[in-house]
Amino acid sequence: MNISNKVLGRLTRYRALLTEYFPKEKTHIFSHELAAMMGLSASQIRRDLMCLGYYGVPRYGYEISELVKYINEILDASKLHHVAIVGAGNLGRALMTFLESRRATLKIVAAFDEDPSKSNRMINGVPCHSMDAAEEILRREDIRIAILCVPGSEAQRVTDRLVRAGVKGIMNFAPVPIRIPVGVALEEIDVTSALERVAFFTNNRANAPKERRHADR
Amino acid sequence: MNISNKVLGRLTRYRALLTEYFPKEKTHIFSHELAAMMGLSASQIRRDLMCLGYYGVPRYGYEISELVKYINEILDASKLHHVAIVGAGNLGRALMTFLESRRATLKIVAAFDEDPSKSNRMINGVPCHSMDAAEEILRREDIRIAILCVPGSEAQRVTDRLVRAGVKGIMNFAPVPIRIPVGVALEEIDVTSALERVAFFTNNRANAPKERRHADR
DNA sequence: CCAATGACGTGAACAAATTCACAACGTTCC
DNA sequence: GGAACGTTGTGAATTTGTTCACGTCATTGG
Repeated sequence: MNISNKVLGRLTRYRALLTEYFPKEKTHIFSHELAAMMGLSASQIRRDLMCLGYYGVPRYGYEISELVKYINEILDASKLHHVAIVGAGNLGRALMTFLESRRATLKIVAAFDEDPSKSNRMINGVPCHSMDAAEEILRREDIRIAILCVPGSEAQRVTDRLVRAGVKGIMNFAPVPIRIPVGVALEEIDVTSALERVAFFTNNRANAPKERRHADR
Repeated sequence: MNISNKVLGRLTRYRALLTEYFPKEKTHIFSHELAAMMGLSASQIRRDLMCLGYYGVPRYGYEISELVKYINEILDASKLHHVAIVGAGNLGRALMTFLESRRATLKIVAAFDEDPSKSNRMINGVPCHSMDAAEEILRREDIRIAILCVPGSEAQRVTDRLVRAGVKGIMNFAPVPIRIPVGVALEEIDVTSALERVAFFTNNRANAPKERRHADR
């Protein structure tokens, strides 16, 4: 079966919840319990888990350690990915520490910035280089994933450089959409847009929808 | 017509693109031009714009200033929203400057943190208070929107406090889902999950989909 | 003035995502 | 051992989102 982006996103969150924020003594979980924690419907949980090839048992639920194992397998969590942060402004630097040791398989190994005062030194434990060195270091360190935290006006230009240097996945925090060739994965995180959506539903006129939760029956 | 979240998100991005990253001398734009910039199909752009009640003219396209005016109207951009950042760690502090003056109608007026060394002083131009003062200040400053940047273990507890204090919209950066009562808007931004999705498609096995682009015919 | 153009608006088709509803089946209890 | 229970897995229905395809219309050029 083909796993959609949306399912993928939820699977990663199930895993995070189960491995990091779930009482260690519990060994099993029901779809409706996970649903309650995630704010989703139980049937959606079950649908998502169907993709894994792991099956729960009625009246017992899903064995947590097995579940995590199967999710890891789908996500191919054995591979270590080298990640670069491009743009060491406030946001870039914050992400260095935020992402530090969050996932063992995602390791931030370099940062780049055009500002000379930021390059050629460690920042938050990450070696920061000049943009000029980007191509060489991306290849040398085998970096395939980049987190883009440059100003909107630079975003497309920098993206093109990264792609030429062999980057295969980009998470874009710049407030403009970027274009990428097919074969490169893209995740756009537009914080301003998200905040505006929240503000919209906060207006009296609109009665906020969002993340419904449902009992199974 | 009811505007869906997805459409809403795209509208905010159209506006950002048109007002901030588009040559000032151009007064009109075609659906296919906007589509190319956004990485979407032209027909989707036209569908989205249908919601606005503003109509372009064939062969001329859409008048940019009008378009922006109508989007503003839908988003009710006249209202000023006070926003609080909860959790003044690296990420919270970065968002203070990142969101500074990005949208005139979204103003960060306060921050809160449990760490006493961070409270009762200005950080990045934002007055930062102790969490104990949250309820009082949220009401006094009429803050209805909060950006949650606390550790996952604190997220739900802090959320409950915010909601009790009258917050109507939350943008959650904590790496766990939070539950909110109906009537409160929620936007979850899970950076780790997004990065994992990118990593997934960067693996050789999967051939990355994402943001297709299409000509109209 | 009229035909050709090329973009718009939109009904209809299509696709994706979610929910419903229920059969199947371990488990528990009597 | 057998009936009752409660949860799973999944086909079908529904809802939501996207694309197609074409009629319409303002403009341009002959």
